[in-house]
Amino acid sequence: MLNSDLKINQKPSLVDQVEEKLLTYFREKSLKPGDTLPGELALKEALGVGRSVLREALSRFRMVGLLESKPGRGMILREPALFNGLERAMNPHLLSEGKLLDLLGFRLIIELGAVDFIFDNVTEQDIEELEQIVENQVVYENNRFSPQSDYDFHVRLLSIANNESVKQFQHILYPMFEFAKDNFQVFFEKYREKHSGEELVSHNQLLEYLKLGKKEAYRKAMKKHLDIYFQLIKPKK
Amino acid sequence: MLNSDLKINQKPSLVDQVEEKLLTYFREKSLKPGDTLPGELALKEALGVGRSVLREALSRFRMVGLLESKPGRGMILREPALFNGLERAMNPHLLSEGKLLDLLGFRLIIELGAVDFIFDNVTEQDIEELEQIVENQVVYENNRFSPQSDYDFHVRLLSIANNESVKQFQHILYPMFEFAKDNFQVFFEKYREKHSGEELVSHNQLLEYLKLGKKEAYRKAMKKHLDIYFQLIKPKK
DNA sequence: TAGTTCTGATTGTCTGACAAACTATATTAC
DNA sequence: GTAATATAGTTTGTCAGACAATCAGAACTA
Repeated sequence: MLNSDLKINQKPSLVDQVEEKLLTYFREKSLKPGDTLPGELALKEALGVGRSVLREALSRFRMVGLLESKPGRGMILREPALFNGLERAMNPHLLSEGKLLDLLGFRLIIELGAVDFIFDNVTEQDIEELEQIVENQVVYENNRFSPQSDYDFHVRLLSIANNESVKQFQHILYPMFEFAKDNFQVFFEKYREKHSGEELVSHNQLLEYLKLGKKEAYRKAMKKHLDIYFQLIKPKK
Repeated sequence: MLNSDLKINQKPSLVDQVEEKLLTYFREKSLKPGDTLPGELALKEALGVGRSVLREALSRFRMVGLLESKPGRGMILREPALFNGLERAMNPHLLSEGKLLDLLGFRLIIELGAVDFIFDNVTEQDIEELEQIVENQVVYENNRFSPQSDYDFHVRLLSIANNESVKQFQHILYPMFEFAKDNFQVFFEKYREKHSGEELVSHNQLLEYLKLGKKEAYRKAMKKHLDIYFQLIKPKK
């Protein structure tokens, strides 16, 4: 009765144990992508468990792309798709407000932290494509963009940083922002009302600073461009 | 024969399909943590698959903490542990050099992007604890720290940003840096040889800037402190 | 030698069975 | 009538067996 409320002292299931054992097996053997694994029968025998338990553990590896298997051929290890697991868990309804705000903050950190990389790597073509995006974007009022335009611009920006993992992460994070716009609608409206007089920082302006190589001005502008989110996550502390 | 090399055109397994269907089911019903799921028998019936297939899909959810189940009670949804899947996939031997360098870059982005948050939130106690860490740290030579000391300092630093998810992410990333030190040993030695005359930026110095509230100086110092990693990932472009 | 067939191995899926743990109801004792 | 107990049913955890689909390699044949 007490144990059912406290998550502590919850002994790991057989599947958990098998998963753990297999992972340490991979590590200790320093297996590399392309290496083959023993068959299920051999593994189940070596681990002393039923095939179903083994397969439930292996299924987890398949989800993260760590394992690939074909009938008649066997199983081979693959380079895992790092964020597959994250993507499954990214359900705004299942996340607490704290975690949700954390994730919003995570994106802000990325957007600011990538500045140096972006300015180091930016090319003519990046500028040209960004200009085209800015030109074609759908603007509502007072420099607010349609979700798609906003997404396109920021994804293209971040792609300059030349870091596929960060880009993927940002992509997975994006739905949280759409959810936040609904979920914290009251806050958003209040914020906009309060700052109705001020000029917001537009994508055009960010792009201008990037073109001119004004890094610090860009950083400040980006902070202002995303200020509404900075203010949103601030009170939680 | 051709199909075996190309990953394209690989039809998803039944388990994959069931996983997908369940996820959309969770979303469409807007299920929240604590909500109970139908039993396995009912689900397997509704989905038209065997219990083993269903359980292999459910096992994936258990890995990311999205699902919790106890014999005799049933299954309930939980707030997922976002980075569980990432942690399993974080095996340096299984990652390509490109992905590995991406991850190193990811940390650099975080470390720089968190600067604003750190300076906004830093308290007296943060400073005190950081001073204690710096005082007790194990230094090798020329301001190089033991892995543990280095880890302690940077984790404590990032904790000021008050973002649990980012902190967790950094923690999961850390083993990649230890691996990189071994894997790119030649590069590291060359770098240190080349810069043997220069003074490296120490933790003490970073802390000093933080104490004085000199944000821009801190940002530059942090870039220099981590310069060896910036240089390591640079050539890949 | 080249092509074909056969055999065995391997994964994917289904079904059935039983144990363990829990819920709810029914029963009994007072 | 109430409280304690016993019982039955439900649900998850695990195992075992079976069969289909697929593939690799050996054996065989022309």
